[in-house]
Amino acid sequence: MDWSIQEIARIAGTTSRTLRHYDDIGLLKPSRTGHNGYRYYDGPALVQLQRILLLRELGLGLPAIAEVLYRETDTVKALNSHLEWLAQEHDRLARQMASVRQTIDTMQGDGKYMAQDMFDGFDHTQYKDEVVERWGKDAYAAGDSWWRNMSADEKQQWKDRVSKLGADWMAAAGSGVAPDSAEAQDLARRHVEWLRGIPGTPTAVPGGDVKGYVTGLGEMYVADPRFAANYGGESGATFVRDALRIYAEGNL
Amino acid sequence: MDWSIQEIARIAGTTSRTLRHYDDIGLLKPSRTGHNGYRYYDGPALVQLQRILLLRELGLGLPAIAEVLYRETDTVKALNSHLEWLAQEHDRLARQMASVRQTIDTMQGDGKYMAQDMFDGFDHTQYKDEVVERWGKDAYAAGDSWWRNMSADEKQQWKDRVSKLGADWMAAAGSGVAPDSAEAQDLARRHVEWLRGIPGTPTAVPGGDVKGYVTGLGEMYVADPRFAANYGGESGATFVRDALRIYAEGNL
DNA sequence: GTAGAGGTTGACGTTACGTCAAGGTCAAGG
DNA sequence: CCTTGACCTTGACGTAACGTCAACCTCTAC
Repeated sequence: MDWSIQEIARIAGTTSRTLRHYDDIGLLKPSRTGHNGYRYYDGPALVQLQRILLLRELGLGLPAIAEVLYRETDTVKALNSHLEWLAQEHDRLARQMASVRQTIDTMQGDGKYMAQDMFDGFDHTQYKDEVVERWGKDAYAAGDSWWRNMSADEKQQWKDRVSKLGADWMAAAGSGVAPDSAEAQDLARRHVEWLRGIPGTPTAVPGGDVKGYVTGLGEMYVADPRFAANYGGESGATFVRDALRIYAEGNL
Repeated sequence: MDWSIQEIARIAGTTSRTLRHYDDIGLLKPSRTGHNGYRYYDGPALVQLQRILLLRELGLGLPAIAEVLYRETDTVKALNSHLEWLAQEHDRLARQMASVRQTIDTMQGDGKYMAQDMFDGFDHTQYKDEVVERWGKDAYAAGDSWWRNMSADEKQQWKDRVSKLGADWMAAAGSGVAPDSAEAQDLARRHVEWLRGIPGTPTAVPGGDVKGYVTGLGEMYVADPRFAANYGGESGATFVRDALRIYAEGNL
């Protein structure tokens, strides 16, 4: 009154490999083993198997299933905690989808956001005079050479990063969180890290006055509408400036 | 003008192990390698890294990221197809959560569903006369012995499976799909597989008249209110009967 | 005897690294 | 010169749940 491994696999709608695996990890042992090593399963084993497969379809991991089957763990309790995990994953995916959509929108540049041509990823040829005046000749030379030596593709990528950062700033400013919130401070951290990628600026030079530089940049974003545009205008730039100042004072 | 592996990891908010991994798989090579094998990264490498990390945060896999960075794949296009995948996963989780909730409800027995005491997982002591009459003495003996030899826990599990199957049948019947739909036919398949777990019945005996047995069972579910109750009453049982008959004719 | 179906035990591949393990490199201090 | 300690290197295993060979054994049927 028992079945071979292939038979029971077919009956239960799974594969023999799965049954061997369950045997290996001790989740479901065959009810009988032939002298030749063949595995045979009887009725109760089939019941166990189908119970396993049912729980598996619900997304439980094999250790959790074993817990339910062979320890004193309540099935309903296990399913409830599993449900909680599923809900978290569900939320995480929703947030990630929102992020991806936001990024796509920003990269496509739907006109409403991003005055990309104005900011243009710190295009030093466009802002030469200001750059020299604000950060010195050496900084300009280093930054300019760096920018010129990038391939068109690298430049585009740089611009994309700038766009993404700007979009995230606007989203944060628009969501009503405070400049000293964890979210805004994390953006500030990203912002500073991004600045480190520009050679010649104090953030990229050992011993540079990063704090003063970052704080000053924030002021510039507010004062200069060409930069403010990248953060949703003056109100957005003000948010960025405040967040950056708080970050600089606390971390730089 | 470059950084050691630890420095750049700290700047970008990741770990040195990750950078070594990216080097291994060719996703991001260090801009320079010391005579001692030390890895060093410059500005453009940092830009690349941050771009990688940005895409990674959005959930893209490393191969997809490499595709975007080093092949002619459009970032927006990649993100769009990624978004599609995210949406599918999101839906899948939603369905799985519904399934889990359904199972929990059924197992807790909220009274509205499941006359579990009546069906009682083919309790052969309870239905002795009918079982003998309908399926013969041998079938009764085999089934009774099988049932008696189950531990209390195994019996409970068997009942749980019965409950789950019944709940799924009711859900299907209530959703308005046809008895010959893929969903209903899959339930029929599960139903027959479940029957195979009961020794002594034709489904479990080689050469048994499975087709006639399954079809007859379906009729019994409709005719006997004690069984019909498990499928949501007569209308539900009728759905089950029709689905089983179609399945039996096509597959048994 | 042999073909063919079905069984067995390894062992690698899958995602993106975390986590040792063993050992080389480098600057600072005794 | 030697040591200490921080930092670097290259393996290699582990993770979830099997799919997929590979090499070899077993049983039935013709």
